Amino acid sequence: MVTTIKDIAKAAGVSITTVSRALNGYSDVNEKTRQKIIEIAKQLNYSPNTLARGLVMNKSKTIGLLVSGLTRESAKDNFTFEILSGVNQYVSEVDYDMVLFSTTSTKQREKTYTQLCRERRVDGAILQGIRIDDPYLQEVVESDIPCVLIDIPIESETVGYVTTDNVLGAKKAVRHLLALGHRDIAMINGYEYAFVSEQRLRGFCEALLEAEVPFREQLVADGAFKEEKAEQEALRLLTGYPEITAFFCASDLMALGAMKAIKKLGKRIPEDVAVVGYDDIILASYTTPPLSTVAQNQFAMGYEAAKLLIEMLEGKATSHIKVLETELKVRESTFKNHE
Amino acid sequence: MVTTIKDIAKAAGVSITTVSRALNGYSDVNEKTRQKIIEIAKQLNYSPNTLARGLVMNKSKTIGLLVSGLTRESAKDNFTFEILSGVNQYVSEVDYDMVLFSTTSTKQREKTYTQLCRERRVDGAILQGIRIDDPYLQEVVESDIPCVLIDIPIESETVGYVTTDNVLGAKKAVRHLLALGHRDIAMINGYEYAFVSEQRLRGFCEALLEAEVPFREQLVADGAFKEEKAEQEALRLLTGYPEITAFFCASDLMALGAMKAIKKLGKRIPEDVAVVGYDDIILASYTTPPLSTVAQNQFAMGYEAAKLLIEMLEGKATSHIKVLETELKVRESTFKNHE
DNA sequence: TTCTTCCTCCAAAACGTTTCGGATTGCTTT
DNA sequence: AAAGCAATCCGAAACGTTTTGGAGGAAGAA
Repeated sequence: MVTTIKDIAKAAGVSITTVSRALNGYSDVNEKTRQKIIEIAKQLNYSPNTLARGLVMNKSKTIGLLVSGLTRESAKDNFTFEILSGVNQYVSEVDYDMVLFSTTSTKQREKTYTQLCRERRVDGAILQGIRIDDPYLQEVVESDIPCVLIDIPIESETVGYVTTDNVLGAKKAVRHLLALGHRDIAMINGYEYAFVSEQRLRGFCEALLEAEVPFREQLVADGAFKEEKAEQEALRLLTGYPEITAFFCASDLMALGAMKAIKKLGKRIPEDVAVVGYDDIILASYTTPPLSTVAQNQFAMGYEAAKLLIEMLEGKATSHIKVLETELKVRESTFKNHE
Repeated sequence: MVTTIKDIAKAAGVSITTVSRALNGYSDVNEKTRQKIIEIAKQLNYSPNTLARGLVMNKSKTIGLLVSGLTRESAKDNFTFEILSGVNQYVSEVDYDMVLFSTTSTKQREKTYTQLCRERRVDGAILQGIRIDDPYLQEVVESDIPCVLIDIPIESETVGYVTTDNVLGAKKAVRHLLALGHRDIAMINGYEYAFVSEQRLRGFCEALLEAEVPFREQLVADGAFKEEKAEQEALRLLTGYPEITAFFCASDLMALGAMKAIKKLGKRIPEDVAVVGYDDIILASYTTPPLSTVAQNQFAMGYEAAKLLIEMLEGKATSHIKVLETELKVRESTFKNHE
């Protein structure tokens, strides 16, 4: 039915050893025999059985992409999808495979990440969207499964990470607002269980410090990375502190919420209140007005994560850390160009 | 290092056969021995080697998701992502795995789908986004690899498909426009290599026929499922046929293009020209004005596709065809509610 | 001639499972 | 006492590869 190496051996009149070595490019097989074997393999429409190969070599040339909460709703921000595309891109360039593990909270109780990885024999894993207080994060990091984390700065023998410079990214955004003359700037941050939240807050503070604008803690709200929550918080801030003329939001989704709140209060964007977000999701350029934001190239993050992981697997990684650039995209939510 | 069934056997003082059968719930092992074995397995932190299992059982409990052209740009419409999420959802419910194959045109030349599938030992595949003139579609369908197609109506012993009723979907959209009094309705269709294009065009015609509005072929343009192309075509149509008061677009992305064109000509939506799209992508509810569209539940399509495939694999599929519902979502691009 | 060396090739073990075809024991029937 | 049966267990083969440690010759060196 399905051709194996054995069939080729029989047809070519050689041993299976020779077939294996011929097909894998070893030098101890005569070039003429090799050609014959390759020819026969092609004729018989042979494709190697990766299961068998993986079994004996003890590696599968497969990496796992572990994302958390891949539900119907999460499709809204395509962060995960872009990461995935990037991972997929590199992985297919180097002839690896990617299998997707999505862990819902119920699922986690049954099987731990490490179990998942070991069972499916992935050589390594990329983790995305895991909260820093996730008990399983600890587990993976402590296991000996090579992995790279996205936006979580943990490093060890087997663990690396890729991230962007979130402090600088936030700084760029806030400097932009300051340059436009804003002094009363509020921030809607994500929940504290994300590394990026902490970093972006720091960037926010540092930028204010640079400009010698006092930092007021009461102008920082927790929007939990949710559109609705951010809207509520923005509403609260705007009514409580009417002097606010600008919002820096730690995600575009939250910026959308803030914009809704601003509009609800009958204020104009950006004339009365300016808004800048973070992520540059697709929606950002389609809102009215289009949203200024700090763009991070998530596709590249996925690509680099996969690259780093596979380099680690093959022992040629020089560093376990990769930090990517961000770019401030100025649109009309902060600055109206009349021309 | 890593525990195998053999270690358990040694620790429990039984044969590996017994361990295997105990762990797999066979009845010919004493309940006390089984408990002991399970206990030991847990203690030793055992997880079965799916490679070895797959090798001997000749199936991997893995399905492949074949998408075409998963590039950085395609992340814009999250169709693929939603399908993927749906597939992933079902697959993890029944303890299968999903591996993603994204085929770019260059990649296809090296390895055919069947080779990919056979090599990676997937039990079956789901194909999404493949054009009907793709030579490899033929190949997969003719191979004996079980697969289900998304939006391509081919059926055989090993092939099934899931789709929505695109004729009806289009009809709903056009009937809506007709009910609003529109008579000069243009259509921007996708390229002809998609099954859905043909279907949606038919729905368009049938709806007109019902209302006894003559069908004018020159009002149908090819937008190639691209935003820019659709914009150009809309521009051309609007200037050439100023009597047009409504557009039916075969995708939301193209509807976005049409809306741009309409705005460029200084016309208002929906007062001067109404627009209805297809897909209900996330952007649709965020445009100004929000876009009326025919929603198809892509998550459900993915979910059902995976379900169908796995039922086929396990021999319990009664039908190879699944047709899902669509829903017309009326928003302000067709009808402004003044209240 | 005898010893090396190089080039080709191969038999067999190993990877971790599942499964087939018994084997053993103790009990019940005849 | 012999035979039959149910319950419980196990040895060994099989799945399709890779790899180890050589074997067999031919050619060159001493």
